[in-house]
Amino acid sequence: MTPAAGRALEAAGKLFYERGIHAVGVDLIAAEAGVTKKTLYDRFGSKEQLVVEYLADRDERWRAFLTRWLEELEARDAEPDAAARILAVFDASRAWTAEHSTKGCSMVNAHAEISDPSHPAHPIITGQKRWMLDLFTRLAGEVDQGRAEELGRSLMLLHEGALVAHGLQIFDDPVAEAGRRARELLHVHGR
Amino acid sequence: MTPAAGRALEAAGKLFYERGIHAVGVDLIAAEAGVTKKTLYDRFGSKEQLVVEYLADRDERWRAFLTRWLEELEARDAEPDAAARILAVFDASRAWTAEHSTKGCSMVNAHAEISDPSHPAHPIITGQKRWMLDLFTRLAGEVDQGRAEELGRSLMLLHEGALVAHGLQIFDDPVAEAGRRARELLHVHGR
DNA sequence: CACCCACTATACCGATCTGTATAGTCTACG
DNA sequence: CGTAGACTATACAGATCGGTATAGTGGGTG
Repeated sequence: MTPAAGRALEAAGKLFYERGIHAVGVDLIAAEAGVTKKTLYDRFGSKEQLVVEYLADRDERWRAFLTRWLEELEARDAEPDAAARILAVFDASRAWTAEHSTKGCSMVNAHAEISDPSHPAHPIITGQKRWMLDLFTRLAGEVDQGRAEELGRSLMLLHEGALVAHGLQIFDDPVAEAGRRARELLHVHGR
Repeated sequence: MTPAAGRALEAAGKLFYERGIHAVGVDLIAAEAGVTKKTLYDRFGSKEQLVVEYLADRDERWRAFLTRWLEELEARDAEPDAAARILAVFDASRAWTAEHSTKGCSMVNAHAEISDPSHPAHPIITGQKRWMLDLFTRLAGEVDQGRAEELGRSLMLLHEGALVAHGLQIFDDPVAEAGRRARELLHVHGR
């Protein structure tokens, strides 16, 4: 990734997320990044590809962030129980949204603007959600093997709801609220 | 509302919801509705106003649908308890999404495309969410007065999460799943 | 019959959209 | 020193954007 390409992707990400994908033109992205359209098209080929790389980048960053967060938990607490790891997911999400996200989930927002299921960005969006559901389900299985899927879905609903509520700013700190609710859920089901 | 205006609003609603607001031009709306752009601008004045009326219409329909659903519960069961009324909200949402909505919540999706908080559509979006939160909180208060707000928020998170999950089609019938989870929540808190 | 109003049809405005072309500058490397 | 590649600057093509103007049609009402 050349320096200009990096600046372009960064500017595109910021603008796409804050204003929406269709509302942002490539001229604005180029201007904001201090890059010419020529360079932009030499590196990315099309706006659609730029959108794809924006979402792929955001997806990768979130997964890395969450993975690292969970690894750090493992480093602090030698043998954290499953409930602690589930709650750590909500903690990570809270830290992430506080820093990177004031308009909700970029995947959900992008999905609102992409109608065609054959759009190359589509598998990235659904892929991240499936990954999160799998993660929740796997962790839930360590709490109550028999109800792993059910519990995983519940955690997924709370988490997605919290991201939406955070974006719409309906009430304060919904991700923390979702975390507390997850804790209750685990107390009921676990042990 | 003249006949042509009605057709235009209907076509605009369908297109805005399915393809996104910025992705749909007024020429397409006019063509789809069998209406000229002249008529469209005579009736609505601007695309922005058309967007506002689309959201206001959708908001009003949903509130009327839910209100009627709860009234019918009251008619069947003379004195339904609060838990039954809360679960009826999820039932209504399930019926609504099955019929009107395959891409998630139109308010959330519109919010993804509207960055400016001073946009006239903004209060409609936040208004509906606030209305839902108030409704959940009020009903929750009849279950456990002391934890009305906390319980109301939890129900809100589950409900919003279910709408997102429905739109992304992550797993089957997430609204029903959210309803079952709400039932559990009420059993823990209630009585 | 005359009038009004919602409507259609069509052509156009300026602005902006994605995408491309040409020409030239800077820097790192062999 | 010379070359290659990443870059800037600028201009433009073709399409579409939101929005407007003009002219004419059809049905209902006084």
